[in-house]
Amino acid sequence: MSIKEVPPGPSCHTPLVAEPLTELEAGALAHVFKALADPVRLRLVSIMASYEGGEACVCDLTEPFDLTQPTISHHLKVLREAGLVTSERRATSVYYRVVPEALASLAGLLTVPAGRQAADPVNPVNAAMKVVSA
Amino acid sequence: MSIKEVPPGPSCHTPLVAEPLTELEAGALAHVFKALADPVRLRLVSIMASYEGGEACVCDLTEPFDLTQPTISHHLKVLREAGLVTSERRATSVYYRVVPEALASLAGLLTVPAGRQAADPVNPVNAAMKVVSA
DNA sequence: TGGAGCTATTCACGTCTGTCAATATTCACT
DNA sequence: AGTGAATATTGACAGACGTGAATAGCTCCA
Repeated sequence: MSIKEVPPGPSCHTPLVAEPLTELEAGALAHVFKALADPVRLRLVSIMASYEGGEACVCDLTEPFDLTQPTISHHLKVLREAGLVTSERRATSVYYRVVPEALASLAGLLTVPAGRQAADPVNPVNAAMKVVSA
Repeated sequence: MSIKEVPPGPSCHTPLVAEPLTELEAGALAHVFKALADPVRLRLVSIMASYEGGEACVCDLTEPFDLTQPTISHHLKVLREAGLVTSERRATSVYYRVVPEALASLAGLLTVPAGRQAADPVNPVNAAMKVVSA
């Protein structure tokens, strides 16, 4: 689903919590969040981001998992089509790296406007864990 | 899946892109992202957040959709169990509101450490749209 | 207590998704 | 050209997910 035909939209500078999303916007955003909504893909992103140089080849990304190479390749494709990572072929290997702008966009979207902002979101991972256990 | 038994973890102050996630952390985070990975639920969050007082009752949340009330109730349950929204019964109506800390946690998680940060993530929604169309 | 309005739960069903096995594709090196 | 290594694609299948119909639960009011 390429969303190229989506109009500019009335939501300029409008985070998720400030104005209702249109159906088109919601669909596009859901597509991106869906790419992150999988344990394997989340780990793939974190692994390639924490690799030296911020990139890792498919063999590096396959090794940490008890999954077949085609399965990892499938997950990488999902991340790539969501615009969250890019790939570059170098010799026989293909190297993947995250797209910081994509993550920053999502982060900005989730950021609550001043006044409703919560205090001290110091530890994102553990905070999210608490969220889950609530 | 209650993740109460998840240990503190080695990931203190560690955003997604700085250190590989453990399987447990990835599973917990995926659970939260999965709650956001649906157009209807994204719109529900944005609608209740943009309502006056930052809260909306189920009837307000059902009206904008061509979906049945049980379906909306199901989506609200998913958001609630993910810790993204809270509900409060007041008379016969139940009012939902977003949990800013939860969104802030996810935003912090997606924020790339200084140095890799992209410039000018000004328009989160449109930027995310571009991401999708890439 | 009974009824009406609002919300949640259960059950059933079609679709989507994650996974693997098998195979195809791309590239480097003889 | 041909071979081997690395990655991508295809096809198939079980399980998860979104949805609606029917029903249950809760709260107020008469």
